[in-house]
Amino acid sequence: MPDGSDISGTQADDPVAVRRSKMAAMRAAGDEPYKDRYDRTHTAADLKEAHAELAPGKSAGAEASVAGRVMAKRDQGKIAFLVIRDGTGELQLFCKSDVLGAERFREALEAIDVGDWVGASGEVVRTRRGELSVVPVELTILSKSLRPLPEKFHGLTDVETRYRQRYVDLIANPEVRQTFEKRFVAIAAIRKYMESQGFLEVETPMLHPIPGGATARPFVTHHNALDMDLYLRIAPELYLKRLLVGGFERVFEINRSFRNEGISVRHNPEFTMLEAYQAFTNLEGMMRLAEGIVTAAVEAACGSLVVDYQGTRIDFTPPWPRRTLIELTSEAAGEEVSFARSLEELRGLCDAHDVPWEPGWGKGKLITELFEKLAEHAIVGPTFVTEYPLETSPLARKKPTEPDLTERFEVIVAGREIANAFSELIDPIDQRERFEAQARAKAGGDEEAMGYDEDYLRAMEYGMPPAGGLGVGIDRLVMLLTDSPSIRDVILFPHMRPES
RNA sequence: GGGCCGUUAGCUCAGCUGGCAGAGCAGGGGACUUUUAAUCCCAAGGUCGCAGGUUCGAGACCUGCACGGCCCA
Repeated sequence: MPDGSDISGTQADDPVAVRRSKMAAMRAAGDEPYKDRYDRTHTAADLKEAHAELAPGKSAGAEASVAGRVMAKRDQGKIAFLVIRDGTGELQLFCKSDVLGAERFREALEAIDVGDWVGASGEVVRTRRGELSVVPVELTILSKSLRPLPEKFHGLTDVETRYRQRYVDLIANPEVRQTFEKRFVAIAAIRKYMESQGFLEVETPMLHPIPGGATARPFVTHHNALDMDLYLRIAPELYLKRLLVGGFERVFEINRSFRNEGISVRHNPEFTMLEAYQAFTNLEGMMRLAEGIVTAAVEAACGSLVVDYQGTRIDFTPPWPRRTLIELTSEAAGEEVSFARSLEELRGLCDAHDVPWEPGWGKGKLITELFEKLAEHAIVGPTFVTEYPLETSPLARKKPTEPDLTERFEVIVAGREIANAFSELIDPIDQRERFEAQARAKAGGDEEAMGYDEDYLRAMEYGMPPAGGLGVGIDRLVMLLTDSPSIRDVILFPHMRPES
């Protein structure tokens, strides 16, 4: 074992070199630094629960084997305290020279660094200061760490390192783990809710020959054997609706979609979405479903329907208010914003409110842009914003009384869209016209326009039942449940440019 | 894509109007049988993001680039 004399001056300055030499010394002494297994009898949480009543200064009269990562090392010469952390929490090892043997004690304490995985077994005691501890008769390095952990008090705060090296972030910042545990709890609750409502979970293609189901730029890839370009899906929508044609009445999918657009606190190139389709219902049914899904997730993850997000109190208790897009936009603009206004008037309103517009845009697109700029960010919600313009909703059913509008809603919370739903367009003739409009937009240079999906039209021509469809942005929902300001905080490995 | 801000020891951060590169923690040596960010003594640790420029002299000022953050598109 290293006694210091074999660590040269330059190595002593370099924590990695010191750890490497300790690792090499272990191996040279016949002690494998990367063990095959360790049989533990208790987790940290097990022991704390089992001995909750043990008084300070007393022994439990029981033995335990535990394992974890060394988080702190307080060496006092003939005794030493190691704090280890396992998946359930932290536990102290109270190492004593006379219990471990003087030689073994010194050897182990010099070999062990903060960050190493260790296993220990011995008597369970509570120290005079009240800390439940294992007093090791045996103490083994299970896996030698070669890199020092971030500083114990301030931890790791550099956001770039936290995202790039999430494994270190998870060690240094325990609340990060809680965020992802809540994410899991929320998604599990949603799956359970969907099952309770009679929905079948399915998996549809990620690789699409024709990008569709949303308006967004896709990622392109290539299948070598078929020598054809494929697109990472921007939405599963068109496949799930083919399943409606096939006779599945309630289907959903929770999985990744990919959009080749900018990165921001609300956008990651790959993100997780729930999409659900239900036959024989309309927008009304989708409102009840949206409320059910979101409240199931909020309740499971937060234990309450009232949550605090970035200092704002949000009450998810249903029913949620319903407002039309035109009402909300008109209120925010201080004058009527609707299809009753001329194209010129709407363009003038955009100019007046610093909303850039393009000559190809119709009234519907202008109104939608005005809504997003003027009204959306101010909605605390949850609020159903209804009656989106047809022009920006190529897959939604027209509102029977007002053909410029659609039977669509978005759920807005904290100024952001977290869900989007329509009464589905099931008329194949109407759908063909919409695809033709998208094809013209694409030919005109709109890279976000949908592809013309002839097979989807063929499916519709076989007959799609009346249906409602709903999409929920899982990442954005989890942001609300975990009070996370950025989508990167709820994605374990957010997209980053390569390091230097 | 545009604007603003940041990048200094393994980590967290100082570094003033340009004048010898600093601290705490971690790491190294030593002391210590009930610690909790243990404590005490000693010694060590730097491509100041990268590349140019201005200057007698640049971590600091100027230009470009890289990466990141926030805001806007």
